[in-house]
Amino acid sequence: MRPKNLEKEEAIRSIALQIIAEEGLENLSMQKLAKAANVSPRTIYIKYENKEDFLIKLFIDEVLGSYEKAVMEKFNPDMGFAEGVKKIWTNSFRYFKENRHYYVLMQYGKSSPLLNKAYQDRDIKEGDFFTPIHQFLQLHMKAGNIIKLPVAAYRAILFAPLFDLINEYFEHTTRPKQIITDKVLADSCEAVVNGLLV
Amino acid sequence: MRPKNLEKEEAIRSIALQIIAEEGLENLSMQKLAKAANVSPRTIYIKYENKEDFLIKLFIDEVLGSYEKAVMEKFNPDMGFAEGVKKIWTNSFRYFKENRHYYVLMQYGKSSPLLNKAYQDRDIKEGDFFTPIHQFLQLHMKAGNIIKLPVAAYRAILFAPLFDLINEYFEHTTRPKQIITDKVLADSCEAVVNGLLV
DNA sequence: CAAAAGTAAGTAAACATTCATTTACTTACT
DNA sequence: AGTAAGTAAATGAATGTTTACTTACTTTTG
Repeated sequence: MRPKNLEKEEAIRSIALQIIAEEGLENLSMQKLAKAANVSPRTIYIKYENKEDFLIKLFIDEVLGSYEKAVMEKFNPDMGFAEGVKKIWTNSFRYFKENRHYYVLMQYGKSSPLLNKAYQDRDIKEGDFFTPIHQFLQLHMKAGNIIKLPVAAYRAILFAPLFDLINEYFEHTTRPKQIITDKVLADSCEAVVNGLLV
Repeated sequence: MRPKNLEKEEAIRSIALQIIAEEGLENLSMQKLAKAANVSPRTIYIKYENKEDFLIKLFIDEVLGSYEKAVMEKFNPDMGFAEGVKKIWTNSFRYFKENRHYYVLMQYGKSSPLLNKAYQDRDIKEGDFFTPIHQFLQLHMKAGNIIKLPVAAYRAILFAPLFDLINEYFEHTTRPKQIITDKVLADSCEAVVNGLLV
């Protein structure tokens, strides 16, 4: 039996991310993708059921999955609060700096109903997607280290600014001066942490 | 001369927002829109040059423009820091609660390259889009009330969590219990403010 | 040679956009 | 007050193109 050519699978996924980042999800077509990945359209349909299936797998496995791995590196739920949050910030920043194309699809996950639904389904089926972070937050809440809020609010306060700053970082890569320096990032992280400490 | 039917123009825009919110920007087609708005496809092309022109105007005029108005209500740059930020939070929350469909296109503005570019162009051409907020932040920075950071970082820390919470609010409207209450919102707002105070 | 991987060349449906025409109203003249 | 000319608004049907997806065939391996 003829074995799968993994290079082709990889090409399909990475070129898709590139098109999405450059032209937007709304301009990604299967034919365009096949042509750009130097593959017949049918090849994509051997690997994925249909466009929806492809996009969901791209989003969940490729982007969310690899981000989760990267963000959890050297993180554990028993860390001190400031230290743990900082670790997540620096892991995330490094990850997206190295994988710029992933960032855009990640953002689409917050707007596109298709991807949003896929994310929620996955979250429900597998328990919380980022379980260690959830534990970490619960732990510090119960220990009385931080003010009492729903976990969703902790996530919003601690990590939403990070994504905004990463976006700002990318927008400045083409301009003469980068304003999102490591120091700005560290200071911002400290600020959101201080806001939650009791 | 036959007068313009403003209801039709309004229908086109509001139905477009509805389709985007329910099916995603990637599933909005001009023909589908025309049919749903009970209008001939040609009618849309009398009012807008092409699809791109339509989407950009929808995003800038309808969504960003009306949000800017709503968020600035009873806000002025001389307000105290905590008070000013709180005003923006409550204005924003009220606005999106009443205009749920606007929220999704707003989010697309952060992912779609087309809308993102339109936003930046507008921002550059007209000076900062939210000038009073910009002034407000500069003022408090110069007065030494808050830690020194680029304005982009203030915006990220102070307002990115708000959008996350609004999203969370919408996701809980269909569930038995709403976790994003006015109290959670107020406490979160206080937390992000406290993080920036010197 | 069995069998899955891969392909080139399709398909019908949906796409953005345009054409030729009709509609609805104002205005200027009776 | 009645009406016909003038005009922008609005349209339904059609344009050629692109879409997601398939069919019928070839290649590449164990």
